[in-house]
Amino acid sequence: MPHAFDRHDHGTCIASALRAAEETCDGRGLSLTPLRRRTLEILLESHAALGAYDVLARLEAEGFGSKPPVAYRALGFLVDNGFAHRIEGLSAFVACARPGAPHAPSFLVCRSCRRVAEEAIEAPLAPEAEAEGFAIERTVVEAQGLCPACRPHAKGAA
Amino acid sequence: MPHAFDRHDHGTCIASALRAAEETCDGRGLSLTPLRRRTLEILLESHAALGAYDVLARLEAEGFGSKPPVAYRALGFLVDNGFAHRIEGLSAFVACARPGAPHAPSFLVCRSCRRVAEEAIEAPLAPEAEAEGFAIERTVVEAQGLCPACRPHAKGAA
DNA sequence: ATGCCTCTTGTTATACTATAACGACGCCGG
DNA sequence: CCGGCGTCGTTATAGTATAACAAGAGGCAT
Ligand SMILES: [Zn+2]
Ligand SMILES: [Zn+2]
Ligand SMILES: [Zn+2]
Ligand SMILES: [Zn+2]
Repeated sequence: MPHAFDRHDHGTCIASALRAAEETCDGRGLSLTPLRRRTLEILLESHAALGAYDVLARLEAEGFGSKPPVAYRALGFLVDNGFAHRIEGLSAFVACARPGAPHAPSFLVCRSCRRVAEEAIEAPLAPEAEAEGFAIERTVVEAQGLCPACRPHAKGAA
Repeated sequence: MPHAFDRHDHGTCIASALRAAEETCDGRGLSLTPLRRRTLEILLESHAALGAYDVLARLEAEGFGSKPPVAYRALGFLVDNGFAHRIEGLSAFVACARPGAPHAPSFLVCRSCRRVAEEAIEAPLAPEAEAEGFAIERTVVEAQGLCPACRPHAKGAA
């Protein structure tokens, strides 16, 4: 499933993610407005993370508003509802690879091409939190490095 | 060891962290200048994460430079050499709880008081990365939530 | 139909985070 | 002496994010 770095039928990725978003919105009484839907489509175009201002530029070019809150609100909606994730290490956003199912996402993030593979792993700090009396609300797990495509020709880790 | 949320002798934390930094710098030919040392001391005052501009304000009040690069460079030095860590989820910095020993840190981060407990765990995405041919260079693991002290009286998770 | 409420999108303005680029100074080896 | 290097300081700018307010659309009770 985490095939962001593999050759795959990406049209299927896009179609199933959009369908999952539609169904989830239906089920929860949320509205997937043109702005929100288009924002998701833009993220879905590739498995690369996009900055909010990259998304904003695309939206503006298509006739939507041109000011930061337009993009941040649409992205916030997608993130809040699990259709997209924020990659903390890049201050950027990526479409969810498993929309619909609730999940604690983790990511392999290529520092060269910014593509992101979403993985499903166990919450890794649960036992420690338990022992300390710490109530975990959200866990960020991001491995940064080089993807198979970038590995050969990217410059050193520094 | 991860006692940021427990009552403990914090003077010992500070003293041993400073000593470890001195020894590491000695051993590697690095210079722990007054600016860098003071920056580390400021971070060590509590186990809470501080923003770069919080640190900068403290430094300025003590006669150091007042412009962002002053703080960012000192913090960069501390992070590069393992004396402090950056908390991605807060865009903030915290003193390392295990200076001297190389380690892949992970954190319990309280969203209310910003205190941080540093834990030692295994790199959680290694098998997935192996399977994909992805070369991990750095892994961010941060659990955000409420610490034992803040749990009773903090507002809801939203 | 009118008024009211909520949600969405748009705006202006501002705050917060971070780095590039250049200058001055001290130190040390040649 | 002097040249290179490392550190600290500056100015200026880039990049990320949110607060606060205005306007329109649609639902729904009166
Ligand atoms: Zn795909
Ligand atoms: Zn790549
Ligand atoms: Zn302590
Ligand atoms: Zn707390």
